[in-house]
Amino acid sequence: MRPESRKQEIINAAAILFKEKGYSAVTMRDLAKAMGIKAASLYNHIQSKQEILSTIIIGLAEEFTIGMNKIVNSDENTIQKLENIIDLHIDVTLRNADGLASLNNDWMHLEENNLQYFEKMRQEYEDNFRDIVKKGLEKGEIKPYNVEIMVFSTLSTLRTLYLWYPEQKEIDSDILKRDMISVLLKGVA
Amino acid sequence: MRPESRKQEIINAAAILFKEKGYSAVTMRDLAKAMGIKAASLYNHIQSKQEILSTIIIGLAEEFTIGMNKIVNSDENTIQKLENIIDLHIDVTLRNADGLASLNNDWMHLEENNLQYFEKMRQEYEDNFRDIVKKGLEKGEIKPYNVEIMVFSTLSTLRTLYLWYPEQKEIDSDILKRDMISVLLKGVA
DNA sequence: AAACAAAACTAACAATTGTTAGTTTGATAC
DNA sequence: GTATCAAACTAACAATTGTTAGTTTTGTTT
Repeated sequence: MRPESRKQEIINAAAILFKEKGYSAVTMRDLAKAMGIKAASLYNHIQSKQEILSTIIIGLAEEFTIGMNKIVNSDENTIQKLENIIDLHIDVTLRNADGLASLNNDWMHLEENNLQYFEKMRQEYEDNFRDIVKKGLEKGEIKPYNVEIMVFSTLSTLRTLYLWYPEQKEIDSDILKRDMISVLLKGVA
Repeated sequence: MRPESRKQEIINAAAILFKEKGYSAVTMRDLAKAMGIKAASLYNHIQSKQEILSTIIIGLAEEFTIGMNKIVNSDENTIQKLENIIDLHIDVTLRNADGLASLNNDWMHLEENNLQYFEKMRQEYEDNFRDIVKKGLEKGEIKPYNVEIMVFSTLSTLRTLYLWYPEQKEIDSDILKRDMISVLLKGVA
């Protein structure tokens, strides 16, 4: 076992509860009950409720930031880049669907420093996405629809994957990727 | 002024706050401050915090239910039906973007009866949507991608319109509809 | 079996929560 | 000017919140 093992168990349990009811509606006593211990015992492992939230969200946001930077700086064409973004979202969703609920719905409850850090990463992510689409449009690799609408509709689908995928267990991950790419990109390319 | 005018002002203010922080994180004192009065004074107009939430959500859910029923029972072809669904979402979003935040993120905080009622309406809405896509597929009016993925990606875009549209004031509502239809449907049709 | 650390516990706190009861204000109708 | 009524107020409540301090239990290493 790693030294952080118990802490990670708490964070995982918290992510599930946050997904079901949202950060504010989950009490430390709720979390403790889910762990089978008393609320005060949680504090042997974590510093605060806030620390749990920021651990969940910032880690995921950094994953997206790193993934997006690799894609932007690659020399592939626009369609391939968009496919890689879809890939990135599916991969992260498969690995941590619960945590993505917090990232999507509870980021505003981060405290000052982490809130700013998060908003900066999200802004840069969206800017990178937009740039890819814009350049694709200039090169004629993409149909001339409104850029904002293309970015928005694609991103909103990818962002809500976490809600949907865990229920679709029969769909293979590779089939998901293929059809998702078709549905999201063939209307655009 | 209508007799419910003051109550409606409170509900509108609440919808804005719920959108920003979520139902659980908004206190009655927050809401009172936004209205420029004391928390206790709110209860001259409303019965409970819960009543505010259910008024916002159930009203919108019923709007969607009525709209969808009209579309399903019409004799238009599949693509036209899907266009009408996009229309419906854009119309409701333009009229009540704030309330849609609660419908999307805070429905689980409805109390027992309204929660069941809401979940039933949402289930039927999704079933109707799926049926339209399935029949379109059988008639060959739609490309043969995975039905669930098509339904999911379209619906998740439409459901998050509320997040995005209020910031895009320069885009005309008719242009939005046209491009949204293009992006969402041309990849599918 | 003695020592140690990890992880649980009990008890309590100060602050905040939704809500109530009863009272005062201010405008409109007579 | 007095009665009326909606809509504000003050004061308080019981419950719940995140968190702390100090103590006991548990399991492993010597």
